[in-house]
Amino acid sequence: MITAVKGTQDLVFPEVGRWQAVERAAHETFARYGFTEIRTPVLEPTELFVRGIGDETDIVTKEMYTFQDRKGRSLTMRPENTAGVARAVVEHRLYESPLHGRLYYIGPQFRYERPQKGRYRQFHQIGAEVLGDPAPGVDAETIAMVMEFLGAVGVMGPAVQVNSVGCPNCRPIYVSALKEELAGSAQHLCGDCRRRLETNPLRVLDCKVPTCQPYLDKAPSFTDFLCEACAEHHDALREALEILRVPFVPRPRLVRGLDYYTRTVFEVTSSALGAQDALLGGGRYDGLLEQIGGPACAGFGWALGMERLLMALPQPAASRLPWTYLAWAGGGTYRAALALARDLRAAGAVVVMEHTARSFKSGLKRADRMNVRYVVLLGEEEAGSGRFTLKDMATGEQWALGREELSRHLAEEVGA
RNA sequence: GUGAGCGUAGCUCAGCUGGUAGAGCCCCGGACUGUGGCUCCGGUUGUCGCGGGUUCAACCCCCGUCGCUCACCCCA
Repeated sequence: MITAVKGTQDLVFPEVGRWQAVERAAHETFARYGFTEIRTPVLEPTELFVRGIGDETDIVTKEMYTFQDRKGRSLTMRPENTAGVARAVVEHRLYESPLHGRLYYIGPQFRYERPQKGRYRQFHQIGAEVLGDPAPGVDAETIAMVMEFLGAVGVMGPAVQVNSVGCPNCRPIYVSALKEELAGSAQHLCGDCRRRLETNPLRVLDCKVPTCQPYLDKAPSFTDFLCEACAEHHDALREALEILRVPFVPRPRLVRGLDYYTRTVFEVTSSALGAQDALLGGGRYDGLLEQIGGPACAGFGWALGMERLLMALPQPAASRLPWTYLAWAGGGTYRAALALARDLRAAGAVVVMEHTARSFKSGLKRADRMNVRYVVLLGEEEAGSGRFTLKDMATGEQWALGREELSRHLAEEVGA
């Protein structure tokens, strides 16, 4: 048997309906903030991610789906969407257009990792990017937007954590102070931390090993090392978040795995998730466009994991679909059924019917299994009288209704 | 890439210290010739993940392999 590729999955109804509802909420919420959708290719030149995300990051060194096309060009299936958006913005000079400064995307992303709960090789992200404005109010407003979205879809227990990772001016000063402080207690740290101390000192702060915590608590706080401009930015962000009524907690230890972040970084976790509890993450990336060959251009964005978002949503109550199953049986009733289905759909009802003869008993059984709320029976009696039998599968009640009443009733149910 | 757990009917699983497979659900039909669910009756479904080894005999023990799941790393 041919099966889906490891870490990928098929989505069918009714699960796919939950995805559609979340996507609808995204389109509606972001539109109210003046964001427009952008759709970029899944396939990008490998170079884009190497230069954008950073050639030493885990994503680039071991998690990319990279291959050569028939002409020998190295292509990569996007592991995230910010670099692709940045590429499109540079390529089409969108940074010159006030209309295209606020973009959002919805789509699949690919990372070659061992799948586990909340992590897949093909996963889906919803993300937003603001280009061309370095002001801290942008950070706050964009965070507020995504929190509004999370509220609209009903995420359980979201918590915003913010931090600043400084800029190319002040970060090196902090990093050396951090290394100096931790060097003394290196022998007490876990193996991973000792390794990270050399390769990526900031990530030591993110260690979850309990025995490391006392030493990490003694580490200096980045907030104390920010340069004047970065400190001002951070203060202004916090003030704006308060005005926008976005609850947040400062988390001086918060760092992120991509190289392009400057100043603001933030994460939203949900208590409803498992070990992979980061629901969304993002931050400011004022140097990214230049990194990939564009002009100096400020940027801020976030991305959220669709699969994780859905796990953090309450399970919908099981209820019957507001659909109608049209059952027909008896001489000449098929033609009448075709015409009735046409009229009911024209009125707005959702109607399914069989095109092969089937007894009422069998039809009712299928309607029940299909989980529809209503069944319309069209037998020889109904064909003669013009009054159709409507049955409510939830209660078992039945009525004899004319075409008009039937249409009105069933169409109303669809919206209800 | 590393570690652990699990692979038996379409699904969820049972199967004792080895003696060549079972339940529930689902599906189909009937009781109920124009009415689903509830009840009762009858029926269909398996290379026990795959390959090898031990044994008179392997779903069970051993080795390998593939797959799934969870966790680590890291991240959405």
